[in-house]
Amino acid sequence: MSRPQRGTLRDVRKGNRSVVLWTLYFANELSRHDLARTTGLSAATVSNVIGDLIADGIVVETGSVDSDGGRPRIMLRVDPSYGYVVGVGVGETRVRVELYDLAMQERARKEFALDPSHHEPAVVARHILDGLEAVLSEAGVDESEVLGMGLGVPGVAEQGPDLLIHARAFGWDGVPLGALLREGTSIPVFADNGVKTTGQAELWFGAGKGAQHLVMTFIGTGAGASVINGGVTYRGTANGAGEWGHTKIVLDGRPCRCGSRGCLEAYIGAEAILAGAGRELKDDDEESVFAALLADPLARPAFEEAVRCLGAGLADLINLFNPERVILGGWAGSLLGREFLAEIRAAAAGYALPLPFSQASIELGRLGPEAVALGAATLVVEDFLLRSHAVRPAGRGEAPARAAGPARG
Amino acid sequence: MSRPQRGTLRDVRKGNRSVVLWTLYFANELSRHDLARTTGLSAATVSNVIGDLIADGIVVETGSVDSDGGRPRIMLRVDPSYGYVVGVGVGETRVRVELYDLAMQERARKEFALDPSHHEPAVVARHILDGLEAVLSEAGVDESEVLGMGLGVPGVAEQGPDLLIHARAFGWDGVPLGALLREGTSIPVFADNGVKTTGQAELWFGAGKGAQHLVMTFIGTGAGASVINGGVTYRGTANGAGEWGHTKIVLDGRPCRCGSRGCLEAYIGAEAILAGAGRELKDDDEESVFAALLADPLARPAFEEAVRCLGAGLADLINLFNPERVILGGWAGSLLGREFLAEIRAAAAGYALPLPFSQASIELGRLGPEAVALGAATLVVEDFLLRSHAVRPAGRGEAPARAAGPARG
DNA sequence: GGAAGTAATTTCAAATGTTAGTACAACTAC
DNA sequence: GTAGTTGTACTAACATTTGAAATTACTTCC
Repeated sequence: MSRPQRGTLRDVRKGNRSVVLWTLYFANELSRHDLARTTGLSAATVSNVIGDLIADGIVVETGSVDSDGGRPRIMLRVDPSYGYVVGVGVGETRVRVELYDLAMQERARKEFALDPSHHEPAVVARHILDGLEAVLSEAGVDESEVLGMGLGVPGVAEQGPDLLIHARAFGWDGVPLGALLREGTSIPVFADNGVKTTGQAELWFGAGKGAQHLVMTFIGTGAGASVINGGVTYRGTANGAGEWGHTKIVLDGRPCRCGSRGCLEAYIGAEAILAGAGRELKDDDEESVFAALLADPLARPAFEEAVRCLGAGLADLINLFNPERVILGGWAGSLLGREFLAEIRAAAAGYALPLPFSQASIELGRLGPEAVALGAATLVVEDFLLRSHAVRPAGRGEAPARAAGPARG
Repeated sequence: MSRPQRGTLRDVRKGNRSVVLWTLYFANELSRHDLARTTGLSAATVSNVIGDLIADGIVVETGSVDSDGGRPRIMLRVDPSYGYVVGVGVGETRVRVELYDLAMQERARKEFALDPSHHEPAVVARHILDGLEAVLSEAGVDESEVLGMGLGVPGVAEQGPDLLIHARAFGWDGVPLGALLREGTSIPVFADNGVKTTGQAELWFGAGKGAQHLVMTFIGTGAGASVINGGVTYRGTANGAGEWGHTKIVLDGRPCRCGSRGCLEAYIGAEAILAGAGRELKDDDEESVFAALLADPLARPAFEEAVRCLGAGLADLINLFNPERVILGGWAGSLLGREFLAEIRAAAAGYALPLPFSQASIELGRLGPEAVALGAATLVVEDFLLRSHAVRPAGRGEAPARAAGPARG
């Protein structure tokens, strides 16, 4: 019941700064005049704010262009090299560290294989820190130029100073990853579930562009979802929302690795599908076997069964969340979608209520698996756009470790 | 991707006015000093805002009380008789119209039975308008004193000037109820799904008090849910979110009245449970039969089965939404909950993931079925608190018909 | 080539609102 | 009564937006 917001006065300025910066960032290039129109602010205010932003080095004028019988507009854009952001994708089999400029252009990348039997927090933290160092030196970027580091982890990232990570797959139960990393770097650390970071990546740059309400599904070995509501990731009380894979789809049906039975994941997860087609296998080549199997007529029934279940699972999401768009993602989800999109849509149509189904479209994700890291990096950018520190801590500055979370305002 | 808000300047005042009013409303009684502390605003600002509010007649000083060795505080409260709100609960078998003062004290009530075979929009609109007139005259309140009328309907209320209602149970598909009512009254009309209004009632005055993230479930003949996220009702793209009853719980299981199969509603809906206990019956005495059956040992298996399914359904909600509280409501839900709360909790525990389950509590709703109308009335109050029209349209004023919706800002 | 036209920015003087800090008021305790 | 304490009102200082007017930098027409 805490709806109405802040009440200060000079936050208005900060707010307007954010509006302008946000608008400019996503529009890529705009003139002051355009900004005034788009944001609804007066030209004077835009001029002021832009003046500040230019003085702070965040925005640059990119040649004055264009005209229509009058003074040419001076185009503005966020300076891509104002700062850099690091995105980390922590997967079950690898850790990927990427460095981006503010325009989300990749500047460097470093990958580490993760021994499935060595998921200890210290190992992962070591990889991340090594990766950080590697990408920085590869790109010739100093740590002080980095606005922050975002982590996409295979579990729940709980807000707080220590950034607790709960990841069943790793046997992590409240690992203070933020605190661990702070011992090796002073860069601010953000973290979120990998599905949620992927969702945000699709929202910003992929199949979710322009949508306000969408559900990003993620099917690999497991299945998860990220819900975006009004442009904001839905998190729930402890950022644990979106556990779609353990939705019960067959009451007391197949046992699931979560310990329960009848979970969606036990029917549409990659392993389940492969098992249905008679293939038991080890982690490594799952993906290639899966892809090959798609062409195998003998495996059809297994896929058809999966498509049916997926349709039911999507229907649940559509009924519950009433999204305008549902996106299929994750490596298995992408493969399934590429092959069976029409069938999936039909299956969902059969299970969902007509009204919400008619309001939702089901589409393929456009970003690959590397979107985990990309999306993680956007956590940093988002923070930057929203509360752009007038001047970033030039020298030292405490390194706040916070989870991406609903703690806005 | 439209996160940062507006940027005007005197909205600050409006915002602060809202903060103060909102805080005061829910605290019931506070002094200016208390308000300053609670809202974080300076004492001067609070004084100013309160000055306005008193001048507008919205807030009154209720005798100066108390002291602790100093000047006694002057207690303030929202004047309950500043204005009145009407709440309407449109159910499958009746229309209930209630008049409340701003303190949500009921001032008058009028009920109409609804012939199940006559759900025509005109009939319902007629009942509502008649009820409005009746409660106003009973309470001696003039129409100009009414801030608005809120409708809780058994379907989806789509935003827009005409306030389209989609209600399968009534055979309504885009009925412009707002437009219909506007022909008979100039009072602003709000509307929302009855489950959502009940959820808001529980949030404000019932079992959800103080929670930020909760899911209100509603089990009667059907089953629905209202999700509240950060104190705000989750709506989705067309206010259609929360169709929990048609979540698939048994793939291709029992046929459901929605046309699909295996829906939760076909397992935990009142009719399904009664059928499971061998009772087919007509609408009227459903509730009393159900209640009586609870004591019947022969019916135990049917209830146990329902509890199991309910546990799975609740688990889905807990996994997907990560709420801090789940509330059982609706007449059947309340009865089930009263009798089997421990069993329901245990069932949910068995199906849900441990982490989100540990963060959620499952509780009984505290408000009865009349909460539909109460919650509908809160839609009006919410609007009033958020954008309290400095002066309410004394004489005429166009009557905006808008759905309660996310159109904030 | 110069004058007029046009559109984008900037400047400037209100208007508005918040906030400290201070003064005032109203009560208790001794 | 006087001192102490707490709540409320007032005033001056400051920040920020805004609309209008001024300025700038072009194009186009004659």
